[in-house]
Amino acid sequence: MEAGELLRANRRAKLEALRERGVDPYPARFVVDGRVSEIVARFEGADAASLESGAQRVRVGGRVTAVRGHGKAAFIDLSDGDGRLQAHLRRDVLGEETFSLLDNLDLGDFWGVDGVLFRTRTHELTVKAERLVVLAKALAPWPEKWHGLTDHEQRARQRYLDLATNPQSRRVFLARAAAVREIRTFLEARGFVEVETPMMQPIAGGATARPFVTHHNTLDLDLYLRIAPELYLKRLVVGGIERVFEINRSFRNEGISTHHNPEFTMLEFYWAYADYRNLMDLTEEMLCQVASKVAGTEVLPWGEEHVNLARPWRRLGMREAVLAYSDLQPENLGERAALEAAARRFGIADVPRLSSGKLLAELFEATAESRLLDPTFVTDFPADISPLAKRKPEDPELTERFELYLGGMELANAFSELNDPDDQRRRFEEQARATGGVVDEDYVLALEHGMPPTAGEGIGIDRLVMLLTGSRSIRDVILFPLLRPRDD
RNA sequence: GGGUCGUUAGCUCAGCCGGCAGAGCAGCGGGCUUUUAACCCGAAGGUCGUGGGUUCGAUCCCCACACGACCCA
Repeated sequence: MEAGELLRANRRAKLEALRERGVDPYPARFVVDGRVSEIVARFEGADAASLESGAQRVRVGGRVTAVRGHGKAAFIDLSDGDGRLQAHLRRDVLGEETFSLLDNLDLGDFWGVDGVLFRTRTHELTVKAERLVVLAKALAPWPEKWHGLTDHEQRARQRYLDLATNPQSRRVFLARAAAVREIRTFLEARGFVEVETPMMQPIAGGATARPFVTHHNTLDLDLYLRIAPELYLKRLVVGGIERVFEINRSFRNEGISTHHNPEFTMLEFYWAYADYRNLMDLTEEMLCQVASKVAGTEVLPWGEEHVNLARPWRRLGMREAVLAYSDLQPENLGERAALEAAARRFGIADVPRLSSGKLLAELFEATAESRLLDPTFVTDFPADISPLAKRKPEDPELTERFELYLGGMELANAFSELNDPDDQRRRFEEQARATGGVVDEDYVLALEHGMPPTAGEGIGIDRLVMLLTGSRSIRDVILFPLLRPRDD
């Protein structure tokens, strides 16, 4: 028998030993007086003398994370993930029979005790167990107690082990929950209504990305997992929900990297009677509030450096950003031929096929994106890569759009929404010619019924959580990131 | 897409110039009634990611593949 199997066999033998003694290793219930951390908090201030006189009884259960045997006595640590409480097991208190249950205890099991609280000579709050009960036997061996799991892959594949043994991982996912909660609080305080819109869509619109395809059998209909909720949320604005948001998953059938997971969580919100400038102000306010509440600071550690959210955030045209972060000159960004030459210099693929706006955007990504550490609103996006954004009145080749960059990554994308149905149809048609999509007539029809002037924004929640927790990979902030299946 | 690095016991990690595979934790046996990374004694535990190649001999060198981490575009 190999080592791993032997460890399992040992545990299974203990399980059988319990059953032979008439002990159910998976009892249906064990009523507790509270979670371990609640009990620890409740008696935090109680000193040894008051516990001595009070005879305070508690019933508590938890995962056994350490056992320290002393012959006719032992200490076991019970953990609830947030905290631990030790129990003192004494043979003379429990009796020979109950005390011998310890022989069948393994790290990772859930056990419960019932007893009286006291403080040891090192003043640690401890339960003197008068009952000892197995609550759930663990049959698989647990990782080592000092380091937990370190291998990134295994941490993601067996997230439960990561969460249970690495406090930092637990902090990341609790911070994630807190961030989402803060965003909801912030938006609801401003009258935004949370909705859910289709994840399966007959036309995958609202962004440019390859979609996942699925099929509805009864309707015999191909459907796409949404790449963005945008076009449905704007239909709701047409319907009179003038402040609306959704926090949920979108799906893009593209590469996986430290900044990309095929399914990811996005906040999208739409705000009638606002424009993209209002969105910049709101975004500053929202993200600063979330950072203060969740991370406790607006200066966030980011690798060797920091991302400083101090307001006001920089606002920079896309063109200006390229000029600022490369040796390119204004004339290199002018005529088509010059632009193509510049793009080739930076190793951009398929140069002749790309529109001039796309070339500029590619140059931006190649030169400036990774260097934008502190928050920067990049504005003045070309109209030909912004088919859903309103044109700038003073320059119809540009749009009222920005993307927010920080920590060298894109965090948000926002614009004054295009609400002219005729212009929208033309832009869809241009896009269809260029990239082979279809015109979403149903959406244009909605616009034909009239959408008020509206601003809308999408914020990548996973990347926001990366920033708030100092995580350099999106896989560290997604509980179960997509991984290649392992065949073993 | 290109490059660099990693994969050794259940877990965390060593392993020098190619010559019998090492430790801590966990597990197993024994001891110990206030310990807390408990401690003390003892005996175990390995397809060195997978497949090829070079060599008298490969965890180690070469090639390919798988999975992962990081960097670049």
